[in-house]
Amino acid sequence: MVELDRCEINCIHYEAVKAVQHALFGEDVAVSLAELFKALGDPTRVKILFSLMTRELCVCDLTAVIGASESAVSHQLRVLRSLRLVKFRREGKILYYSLADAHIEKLFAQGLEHVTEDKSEKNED
Amino acid sequence: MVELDRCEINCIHYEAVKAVQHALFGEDVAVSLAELFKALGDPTRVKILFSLMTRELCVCDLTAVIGASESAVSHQLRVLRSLRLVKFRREGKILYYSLADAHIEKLFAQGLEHVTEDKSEKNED
DNA sequence: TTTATAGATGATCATTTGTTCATATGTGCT
DNA sequence: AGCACATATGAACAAATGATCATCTATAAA
Repeated sequence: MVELDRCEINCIHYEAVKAVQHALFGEDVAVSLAELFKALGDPTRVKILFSLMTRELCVCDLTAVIGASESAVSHQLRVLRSLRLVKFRREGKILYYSLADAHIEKLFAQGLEHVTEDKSEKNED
Repeated sequence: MVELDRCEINCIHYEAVKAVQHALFGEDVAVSLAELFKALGDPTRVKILFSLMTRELCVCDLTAVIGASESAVSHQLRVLRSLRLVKFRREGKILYYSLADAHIEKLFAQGLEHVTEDKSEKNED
């Protein structure tokens, strides 16, 4: 909750602000959500996750599929791992990565809907 | 499509790679998706969007609700606008912002599910 | 126990990002 | 026209990010 009185600006609709503040989740939740989405906010990681939607893959496979260096993939896998977006199992020297849960697929589906639905260009101005 | 032969590494499961590459969407889609998620990947923007889920708000209101500077909010609104995540209407001097479509709410719902479902700490190591 | 391979990790560096400060628009009022 | 207010925008800068390179660890085979 932010102190209302600290705002110097005059145009505020106090009731609205108070109502929304009441509904607003805490700072920690906002940060967690942002972290999750940020993890999905990179082309390399998007490709990794989408690849894993088809089937589990080892790091080498991922490297070949998305056309990035092994190190880059490995670094990005760490990010995804730390947010529990992917998991892995070991088989000899090879690590097989897969999606950690079903949420990612749903998030992607929603995201794709938004992206593909927009026919017009971005209104950058 | 990435050239398979260019990969020097030996551990590849060729059939898997080929299958996944076939299913994988294009570079442009991956980038668009990543852009969308990146836009959601910041606490300030998360708060703005969540606030707007309750009702339309002017910039001043948003400033008060999320406790950021007017300039910061304005800058972030531009990002959200450029990705068509929010829209606005003018009423005199005041601009009322609102969510551009229903996708965002669904994305947030999914994201919150993932975030709140995880009881354990992040396995950072 | 040496060697090779799959993968992880740390340092480095250029790029991107988000905030702040100062200034510019646009609208209504007088 | 002149002023005030709501908001936008550009410059500047510190902080975060992502790729690369070099190095390290773990496992398997010889």
